[in-house]
Formats: sequence, C-alpha cells, structure tokens
Amino acid sequence: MTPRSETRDRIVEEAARLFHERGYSATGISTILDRAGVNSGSLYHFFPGKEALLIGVLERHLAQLEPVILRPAESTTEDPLERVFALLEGYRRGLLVSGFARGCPVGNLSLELGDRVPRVRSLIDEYFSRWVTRVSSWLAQAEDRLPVGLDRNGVARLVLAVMEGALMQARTARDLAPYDHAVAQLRAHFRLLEDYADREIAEGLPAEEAAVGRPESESARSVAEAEAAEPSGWRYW
Amino acid sequence: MTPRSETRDRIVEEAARLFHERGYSATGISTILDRAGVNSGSLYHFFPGKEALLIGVLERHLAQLEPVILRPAESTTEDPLERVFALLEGYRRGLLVSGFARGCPVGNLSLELGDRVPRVRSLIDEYFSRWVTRVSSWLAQAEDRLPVGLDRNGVARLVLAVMEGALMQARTARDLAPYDHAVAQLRAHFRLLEDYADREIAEGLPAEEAAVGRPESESARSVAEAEAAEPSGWRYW
Amino acid sequence: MTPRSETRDRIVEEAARLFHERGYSATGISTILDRAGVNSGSLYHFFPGKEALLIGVLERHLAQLEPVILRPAESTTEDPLERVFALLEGYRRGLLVSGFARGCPVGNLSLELGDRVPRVRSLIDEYFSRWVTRVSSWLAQAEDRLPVGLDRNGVARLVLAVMEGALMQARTARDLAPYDHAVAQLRAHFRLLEDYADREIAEGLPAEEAAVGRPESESARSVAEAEAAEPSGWRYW
Amino acid sequence: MTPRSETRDRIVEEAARLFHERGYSATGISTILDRAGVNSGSLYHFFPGKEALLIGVLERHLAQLEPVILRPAESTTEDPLERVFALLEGYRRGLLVSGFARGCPVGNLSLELGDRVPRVRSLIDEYFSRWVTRVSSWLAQAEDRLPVGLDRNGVARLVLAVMEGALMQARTARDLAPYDHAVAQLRAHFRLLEDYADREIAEGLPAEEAAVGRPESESARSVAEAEAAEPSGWRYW
DNA sequence: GATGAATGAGTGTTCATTCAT
DNA sequence: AATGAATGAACACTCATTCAT
Repeated sequence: MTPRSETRDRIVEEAARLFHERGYSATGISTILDRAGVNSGSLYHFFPGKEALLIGVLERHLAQLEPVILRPAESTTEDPLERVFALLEGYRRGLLVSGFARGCPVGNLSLELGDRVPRVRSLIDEYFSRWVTRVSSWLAQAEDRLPVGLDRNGVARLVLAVMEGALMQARTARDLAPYDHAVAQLRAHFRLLEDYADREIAEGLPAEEAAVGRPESESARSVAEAEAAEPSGWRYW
Repeated sequence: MTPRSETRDRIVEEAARLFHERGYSATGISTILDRAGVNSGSLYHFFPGKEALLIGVLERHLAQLEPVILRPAESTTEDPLERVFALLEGYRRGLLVSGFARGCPVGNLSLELGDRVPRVRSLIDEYFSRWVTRVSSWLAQAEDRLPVGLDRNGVARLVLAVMEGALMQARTARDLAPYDHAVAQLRAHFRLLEDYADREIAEGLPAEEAAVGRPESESARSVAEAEAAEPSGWRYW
Repeated sequence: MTPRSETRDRIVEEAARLFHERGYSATGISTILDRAGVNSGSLYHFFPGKEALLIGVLERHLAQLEPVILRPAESTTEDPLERVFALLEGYRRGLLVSGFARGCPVGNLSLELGDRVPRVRSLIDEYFSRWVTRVSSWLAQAEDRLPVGLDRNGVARLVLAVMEGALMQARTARDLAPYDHAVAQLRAHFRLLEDYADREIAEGLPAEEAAVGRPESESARSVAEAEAAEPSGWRYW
Repeated sequence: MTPRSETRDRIVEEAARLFHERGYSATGISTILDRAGVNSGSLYHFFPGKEALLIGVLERHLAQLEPVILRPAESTTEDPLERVFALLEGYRRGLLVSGFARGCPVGNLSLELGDRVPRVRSLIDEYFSRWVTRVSSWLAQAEDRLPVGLDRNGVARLVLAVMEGALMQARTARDLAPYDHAVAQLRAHFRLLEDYADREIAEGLPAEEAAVGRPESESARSVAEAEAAEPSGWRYW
C-alpha cells in the first residue's frame, strides 16, 4: 500500500529530524533533499507534496512509538509505576543529548500545525492516545497500590501534559531544572496517591470519594455551553 | 526606548495574532501588512526585520502577562490556591472561544523557535519565569495549608507544564476533556498536598521529609555530566 | 482602477508579443521578465499570477483594436466595402513582416485557451464581437449596394472567419497564397452580392427572399436539441 | 517503418485527445501516461520524445482524415456541393457533442505550434492540402453548375478558412450561432456562384471574366517583394 | 516490451527586504 | 511617517527524460 524503498526511508528520516528541530514551515524541501542525498524530483515520486511528507513523518513517529519510546521504558523496570518515570527519563535524555534541540517531535508539530490539516491532526491525536493508553495500562497494573476509582486515563493525560509542558520549559531555559522539578512534583503526586490508597484500606476512607480527580461533570462542560460558563471551581473528589 | 505609535501597535497586534494562530515561519510579512492595513515600508520603519517584529510581539506578551493573564485570575478569588485554577480556567476559555485555534501564544512560539534566537529564547524564558514566580507567590500565601518545605517553585513549574501540555492535547483532540482531566488531577494533587499538611501538624509527620517533591540533587543533574548519567530513579521526598 | 506604470506596460507588451508568437503555455514567466528587463517579484506586484497577466494582455489587445486595427483600415479608403479588404490586407502585412510568425494574436489565444478560463473567454469573445460589429457597420454604410435584408452580422462573421482561417493556412504553408486565394473568393462573394443587389432593383427580384444567407432557423438549432439533429442541409435564402 | 502495438496506439490516442483539448504545451507527458495507463519508460520506447509523439499524433490525424472526416461527408449525399456542407456539419456536431471543447484538432495545433518545428509544420500543411484537394475535387464534380474558370482551389481554401475561423468564434462564444451564420453565408456564396454559372450560359456572360475570384497576380505577391507592396486593391474576377 | 525509481533543469510564485519619492 | 515599486533569493513543485532491472 505505502510504497517502500530505501530512498523513501531516507527522505522521511531526514524530514523527521528537520521538522523536529526546525519545525515544519521553517524546513525547506531542498534542505531535506540535500541531507538525504536525493534530488528534487525523487521526493515527488513518493509524496505528492510537502504535506504528504509530513504525514509520512507522522506515520513513522507512530510506528516508532512502541519500539523506540514505550518498550524501552517498559523493559527498564518491572514496577509499573516506575515505568512512567523511566518514560519521562527517556525524554530527559533526548533533550540532553541533543543540546536542548529536540523535545517530543510530535508535541512540537502539534503546536505548530494545530488543527489546520485534518489528517495531521488525527495522526497526532492517535499518537497521544496510544501514549496515554499505554501509561494508563501501567497504572492499571498497579491498581492495588492506587486509590479505588482513580481516573487512570486522567492521570495518564496529566503525565503526558507534564512531559510536554516541562520539556518546553527546559528547552527554553536551556536547563533541565524546570523539567526535573516538574517531574519531581509528579512523583510526589504518585507517592501521595499511593499513600492515599494505603490509608483507604487501613482507615476505611469513604468509598464514594474514591473517584479521585475527575472533572466535575463532563456533560456540563460541553463546548457549546461552556463558552458562557463562569469558572465555577473544581471539586476535589 | 521603544518608539510608540498607533501604526506600530497595529502591526504588533496583528503579528501577535497571526504568530499565535499560524506560527512564526508560516506567517508572511505581507499577511501581517494586509491585516494591519499598513504597507511594507512602514513596518521596516519600526522594525529592522521579521525577527525584530517577533521580539516586539514577545515584549507585548510580556507586558500583557500581568494585566491580561495574571491579575484577572487573581481578582477572581481571594483564596490563593483557587487563583491557580482560575488562571487555568482562563486558558481553557481561550481555547473554547477561539474554537481550539489559540492556546498559549508564548508556548506555541517556544516550541517552534526553540532556542535558535537568543533574544527570543530569553524573552520566552522571562515570560515563563514571571508566570511561575507569580504562581509560586500564591503558593507562599497559602504556606500554612501546604507541606512544610514544599518546593513551591517546582509546584509552579508543574502547574505551567500541565497548562501547556494539557492545552496541547486539547487542541489536538479538539476536545476539552484532556485539559479538564489533567487539571482535575492537578487539583487532586493540591488537595493531597493540603491533606498532607494537615496530617503533618496533627500527626507530627517527619520534618526532614518535608522537602516535598524536589529533584534528588540539582548539581548532580547538571547538563554537562548528566549526559552520561543513567536514569538513577527519583526519590519521592 | 488598474494600476499603471511604465514597468507594468513593458511587462504586458513583452507578454503580448511572446504569447502571440509562442503561445501562452509555451511562454515562461522568466522569458517575459528577461525581455522586459524586470525581475520576478515585480511582475507579481502588478499581477497576481500568469493568468492575470494574460488578462492584462487581452485587455491591451482590446484597447488597441480600435486605434491599431480598425481605424487604420477605415482611414485607408472612403468606400465602406473596401475597408473590409483594407482590414484583411492589414493582417496579411502582419504575417509578411513577421516572417509568418504572427497572425491574429487573439485568434491564436482563442484556440489555445479555448473556454477554460471564463474571464479569458469573455474578453476574446468581446474582441471578436467588436471586430464583427465594426465590419457590420461598414456593411450598413453600403446598405444600398447590398441585397435588401442581408444578414450583415453573418457576413461580418464570415469575414472574421475567413481572416482567421486563412491566416492559419498561410502560416502553416509559409506562403501567402492560401490567404490571398481565400480573400479573393471573399471579394468574389462581395461582388456577387453587389450584383444581386443591382438585379434586385433592375429586375424586381422577390422581396421575401431577401434574408440573404441566414441559417435556417436559429431556435431549431439550439444547443440542447441539435445534438440529436441530423445534418439537415441549409436553405439558401 | 512505424512500429505498431496496442500500447503505442493507446498512447497516441490519448495524446491526440489531450493535445486537442488542452494544447500541446499545456499537456504534460505524465497526464498522457496516466490516461493511457502506461508508464514513462514505455512511451520512450516508442517515441524519442514529446515532439516525436506529436508527430505520431499528426500522422494519426492524417491517417484518419480520409475515413473519419472526408468519407462520411461524402457518403451523406451524392450531390457534390452538398458534400461540402455535410463536411462542415460534421465539425459542427463535434463542437456540440464535446460541449465546445473540441474544434478541429489540427487547426488548434497549427496555431499553437506555428511554424516552429519543420516536420510538424509540413504534416499540418499536408493535412490541410489533402482536405482542400478533396473539397476541390467535389467542386470539379459540380463543374457544370459553377462558373467557367472558377478558382476551385481558392474556393476550397475559403471553405477550410470558414470552417476553422467559424469554429474558433463558436468555441469562444460558446454558441453555435457564429458558426451557423458564417456557414450560411458560405452557402449563399455557393448559390450565387451557381446563379452566375446559370447566367453565364443563358446570357453569355463574358468569358474573359471567368477566372472567378483569383488573386490579382500570384507572382506579384511573392513573399520577398510583397513586404514593400502597398495594398493595391483586389480585382473581383 | 514493461516497470517505476531517479534525474535535475525549469515552472510559477512567495519571501523578506530595500529604497526612491 | 508613509507609500508602493523594485529586488532577487528561495520556495514548493512539475517537467521531459533516462536508465537499471
């Protein structure tokens, strides 16, 4: 279905690197071509245009999510909660070895391209979804160490948010400290959740409060009506 | 120092909007000119080039941080911890009213421009620093409700990370749910911190563990040597 | 309304010459630019694109039709019918002096571009209409020498057709003979019409047959139904 | 001499269609390839280049002139003069069924390519010559109904000119009326010629005037000297 | 005879910028 | 301060063509 060739792979690989480091708009086709050692017509043999190349790049990121990002984190430790932090450590190292040039490639493209190209948006969305789903599955594996009824998907969304938002700060600061501090706070949160779960059992904390950290009401927060809504404050649990 | 004029302001304002929605590279000078109803010579009268205009835009964002972002959140409530969530609610509304087109203008530029232009990097860095400092000051106002020795700056970095990372997800998903879930988890974290502080007093929790959520050792994590370091795992507190 | 400048005029003039001699598609923007001694950006200051330049060229042809094509033919002679042949002589000379490179600029573009670009089509259509209208007005001036009820517009359409079709043949043959022969036959037709008119008066030729050379029935020849129609043959008058 | 194959035929056929509808320059090789369901290597197996393909297309038109254009007109009627109008009716129908997209394929190419490629020019010239020769032969068959000494070749050139020039007008107008009017005038001319022939016999019209509709003097009109010549006026017959 | 990847000059167009008025 | 014409390098992309398999 998707045509394969060594040339095509080289193009996608260089495009991925450049889109990551410089952004999509700031990367010229000719630069990609130079780096890949390919000449202009060849790119258009494989891709109808730059946008299609971007889609090829995102498909590559999607294909590499499992083997390059998730599995290595998983194989670092048996402890499912530690896998979360192994994952975050991986991004930290990426920042470090690239001299703060690379963060999360998909995160960067996400903000640059927003929701302008539907296929691009949906690929990024799927990337994030798979990432979150996997983190969520680790949380499920540690189910008995976490509060009953914990919004595991919400926690996974939080982890992704912290990773993306903390990488952004570290890159701008050219200093890992903001990343490390934010991740340390996330770890504190995990520890507090574990403590809470301990006391749930030991002290019989109320069951009905167990839906830890869910938004107040999803339906009440629909896009349509929320525009008029006042910031109503958020219940704790 | 900075020359003022109505024309200059119009240029900066339109550039800010366009850089936010489309990104810096993807925004052409001519588009800015059209929108501002100004012609090219005028722009170059005020700014030596596009990069200087970007700097003007970032200076504007910096100038507006206090009156447009922080003060409104602050005036929403007297409760300092609620101010954090009022701030996050502000960004949520921005996403909503723009149909997911706008998130945090500085966050977007941060990822796109990375650390390529020093002056740009330092302005973004200052923007984040001021944001974090203010949130940190709110935490200080709630000092007695939070754990002794809490890394308030780290918590503020976490809040900023969650905001940026959760906006990214919501924009990509074209759905506020990821944002709401991540923010709800952040609120859970705050509530757990408050609980911990309560029990610190009531139960005499150990003082030396009070440096809640700090990275193991900052100096040990310097850019230079960390490159070789193994992910050593993170202590909780 | 239409911006004017010497540069713009030079561009249009060179484009007109090149479109005429080589055709629209075969003429590269860069060739026009070279000839006009202008550089690429300048063209786009005046025209949004190549197609708009073509429209500018056609507007120029339209503006020149009267002073360059029609008036000179008219001032050659007082005899209205001779003006028709003076007009045809003008095209003949154009072919000759250009070594068969140029025929009718608008005719060439007409066939090349067909009806693909509406604005182009309508400008060409107007060009032909004005040409035909003027020739028709000369026929009206010679009203008493021509048959009563002559389809003057039809005769003018015939003259235009002969001019265009005969130029085509002469250009291909690199020989004026086909043009001269076709024009001589057209002159024969005119002489026969004058003879007929003479005899109409002298011999009282029937009035009701006077609608000389009209298509059988216009309504019967509408696009919709004609598709199915058999070649039914044409009545004479 | 010319290699034959089904693939080659498909290429030529699609190229013919596309050159006719879009023109030679505006038709890309890749479009032809797509339509013919063939890939680039195959085309270059049969033709050394695009120009050779054009020549193949013109050879095809030449080969089809007899069976597709002339013979059908001929078989419509026994009356030789009616055959002329049957021929013109054929082009009319082509315009109609294609929604004004197609006129005379060779006429279009003639104007676009002019006299730039010698082999192309000579093929088009031959196409026109054969067309004219055949029409001229029909006129010869009706010799006794036409004036003595009629320039039959000139009349045939006129017929071709009217066809090409009237198609051009109809296509531009997206209306058959200009074509119908011009053809009706041509029919009027034929009827007048027949009338003249009648009277030649009955009334003994002067023999020396019989060279109906010839250019004044062919030698005097040679390309070389004509450039300087004044429009000297044209004798009638 | 067919395939489709590769070539690189050329296309029309946009870019940020300059400058005379 | 403002105008808008001019500049020319760079952009994404298409072209006709070649060639190894």
